[in-house]
Amino acid sequence: MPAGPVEARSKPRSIRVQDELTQRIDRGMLPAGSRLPSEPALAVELGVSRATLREALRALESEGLVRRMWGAGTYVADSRRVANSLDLNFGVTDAIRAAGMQAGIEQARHSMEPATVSEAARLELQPGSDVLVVERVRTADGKPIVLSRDILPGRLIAKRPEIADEMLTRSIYEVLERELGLVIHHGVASFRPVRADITVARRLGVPRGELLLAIWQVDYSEDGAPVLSSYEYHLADAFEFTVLRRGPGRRLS
Amino acid sequence: MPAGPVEARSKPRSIRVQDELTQRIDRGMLPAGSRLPSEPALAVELGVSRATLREALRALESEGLVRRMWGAGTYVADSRRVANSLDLNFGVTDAIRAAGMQAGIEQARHSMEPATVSEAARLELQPGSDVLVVERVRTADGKPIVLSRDILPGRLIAKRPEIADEMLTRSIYEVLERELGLVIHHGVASFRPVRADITVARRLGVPRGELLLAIWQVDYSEDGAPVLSSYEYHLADAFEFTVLRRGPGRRLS
DNA sequence: GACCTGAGAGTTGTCGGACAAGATACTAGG
DNA sequence: CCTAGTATCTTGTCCGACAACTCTCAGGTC
Repeated sequence: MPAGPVEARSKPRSIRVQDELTQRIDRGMLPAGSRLPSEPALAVELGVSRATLREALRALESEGLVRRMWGAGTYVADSRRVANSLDLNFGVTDAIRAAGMQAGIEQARHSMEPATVSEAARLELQPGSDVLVVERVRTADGKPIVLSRDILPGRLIAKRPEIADEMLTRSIYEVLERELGLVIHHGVASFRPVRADITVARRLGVPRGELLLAIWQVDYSEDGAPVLSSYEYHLADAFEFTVLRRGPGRRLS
Repeated sequence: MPAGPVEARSKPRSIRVQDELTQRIDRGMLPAGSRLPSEPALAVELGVSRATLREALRALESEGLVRRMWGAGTYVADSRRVANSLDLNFGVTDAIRAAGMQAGIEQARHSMEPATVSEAARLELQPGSDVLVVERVRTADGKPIVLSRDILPGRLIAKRPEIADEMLTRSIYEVLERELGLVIHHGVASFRPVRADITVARRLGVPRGELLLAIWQVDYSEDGAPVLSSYEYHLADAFEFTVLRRGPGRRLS
């Protein structure tokens, strides 16, 4: 059975420590601005060595959750985590739910088509290879706010074509992970303001020329292979996206 | 002379190692996809202990520059660094130059005004406090593409009002750092597509209703204090912004 | 020949203890 | 009251060792 060893591979202990500390911060056990116990003390409390703890702290620092100061201590950063932070990869469904609205999907359909030249290049396929195209209109409290068009290599679902139907009602990220064991590692997104053309306008139920934000993105698996190329058209006032921009504090050259 | 001890405070050695490795990757000494020497070997080569090297590697991993695999080795990630990556904080000037165009400033002016309620809240000031407002039109090869409005606490330049003039011709980040020893640590940006109103349209030399991307951002110093609040109106096709989105690979709860 | 099995070497992860370097708080002195 | 020095705490770095994991390749089996 070549399905693949997908889950439950033992995580490094430092990751567990990192998650534990993240939860403590999120749950308010470690208020913003407060000082963490010293490294030796925290290591004992968590049952790991100081080296492992430091590994976790370094990760938390680069995430911006804590600030470490030589000789002074480690403090919980007061940067409340911004909502809809673009540097985290999430789906439209998550964004709608995070805004406290009911997420829905309408006008969903999928088809298998030969890849265009640009799509093939994005996904590193041979031009003309079959790709699965999934088009959906996402709704918040029943009102259409996003039109999405997702494209993925056809070979991914060649053996289980019924999976395409799953994608019409659920998050594609979720389907990829649960049905295929495919975990998305990161994505690269670009965006630009555009006007709704007649096709998009009709499907979103807005006048032609309406203000939209176009986002196109390529998602990569853990081994760096492109897995998913997607185009989204958001109503201008649907979401407020934010980005945490690091630097320019410490520049290299 | 209270000018302030600004630079050259000894950096942790791991930071130096991190910068060194970043340069080697950028300069192609470590091609994408190649494997780094083993940790013990690299530590000897760089003249640091393995623990220090691991600190640097952990940081590089969270930046997405390398991938570490237990028992297998450390590899240079093949994600070519995207241009105009929004998760790095840079000024408009840098963006224009990176696109290979000549950066210029027109219609620059500054004034000292009492802060509005929302501006005061953003900068954590008392409402009505004096703030310095700097308005500029940025040009690429002589063509206006961005209208920017920067707001910073008046007390920052209270003792040296001539600094405001510097900001009319140079990057504000640069002026803050060189003249005041103020290093920006990070910023939080939001954006939305908008139409040009009559004021903005006139200054950018475009028709009213033209498609723009509005970006508003607050920059913070190393100790977490807000230093600069800025609003920018970009022509829709001026830049293509990209964002590296991490996850959803390893989710916690 | 193709496939599975297992030993081996190589690499990253974790551990413990120790000292160096920086920051803060307190105390003695002016 | 202020200043300077000291004591003490905290993070940064180092060393050496072992555990856990991956990959490769030789050997055996079908």
